[in-house]
Amino acid sequence: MKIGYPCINRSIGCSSGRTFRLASYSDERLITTVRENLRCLDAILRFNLASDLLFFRITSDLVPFGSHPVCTAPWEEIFAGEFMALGRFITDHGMRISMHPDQFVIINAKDPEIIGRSVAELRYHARVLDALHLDATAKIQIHVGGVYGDKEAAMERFCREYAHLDESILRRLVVENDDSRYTLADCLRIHDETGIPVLFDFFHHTVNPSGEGVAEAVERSGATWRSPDGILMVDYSTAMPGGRRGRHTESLDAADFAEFLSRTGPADMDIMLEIKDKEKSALAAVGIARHDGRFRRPEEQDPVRA
DNA sequence: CAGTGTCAAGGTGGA
DNA sequence: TCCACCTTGACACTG
Repeated sequence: MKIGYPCINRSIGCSSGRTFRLASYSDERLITTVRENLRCLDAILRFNLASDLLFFRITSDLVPFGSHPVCTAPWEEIFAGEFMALGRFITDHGMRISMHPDQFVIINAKDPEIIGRSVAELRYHARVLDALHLDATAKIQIHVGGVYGDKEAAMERFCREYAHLDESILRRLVVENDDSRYTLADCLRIHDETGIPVLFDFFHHTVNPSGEGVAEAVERSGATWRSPDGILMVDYSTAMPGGRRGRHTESLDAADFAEFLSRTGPADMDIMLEIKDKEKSALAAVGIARHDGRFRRPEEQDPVRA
């Protein structure tokens, strides 16, 4: 079990997702920004290793406008050495990486131009992970997309479009249950049709349930991950008490997390804590998981584990 | 220089 | 048909 947090570290005083306005794009500006972002990503990964946080989501803003037509600077070549070194650090220390393009990636759109932009965005994410030379356990997570008044047809479109994606995307793409449209059961059906692994979002499943208990949900989504994919990834957060639907809590609810661990039994998975205070909650979660006996340092882990 | 409006990209649902 | 909302941080403009 690896535990981590997404994109932003609030302790070390730098951001790996610095960006700028499209209107002020220049190759020079892009190169300067990417250089700073990679330097910060390195600092974050070193912080994470020292803190036993072995799961991390890399921000989609690592290369600003990376999928936009204006972005013509050959960033992969310019920073090939930096990417290689970062990837080696990740691999050498047994870290797990994910990326999560935001809501604009809609594979099942009706408008072919939206699909085109979505594929370009996915290709950009795959390029980042490929530049790091990470294997197929490094994933890109997306939601199913829109409903457009006919969920069945929308799901069929997802499956059809999925089959046409490049291999560089297919080997990394996973689908996640969302908080209002596509449930875990929907994602599992799409898996049956396409073979795509299902990333289980615990919070979304409580807000937009499809009947499975937590243990069953983890077991069934876990079974959709084959050996090159690595073990199940889970997004974990809890609702803001009294807050509006969809809001995340300020910090980890320790009892809630401990209960999640105990209810999911011995199942192994990597857990991403989507909590506002980021690494602070992830650190608390490591402590709880260690107490539960689920988390061990890398050197304590069985070296032959797949 | 602090405060704040706005930012590449979409979908949904209420008015 | 139009607009606010979804969620979030931070750029970049305003005064």
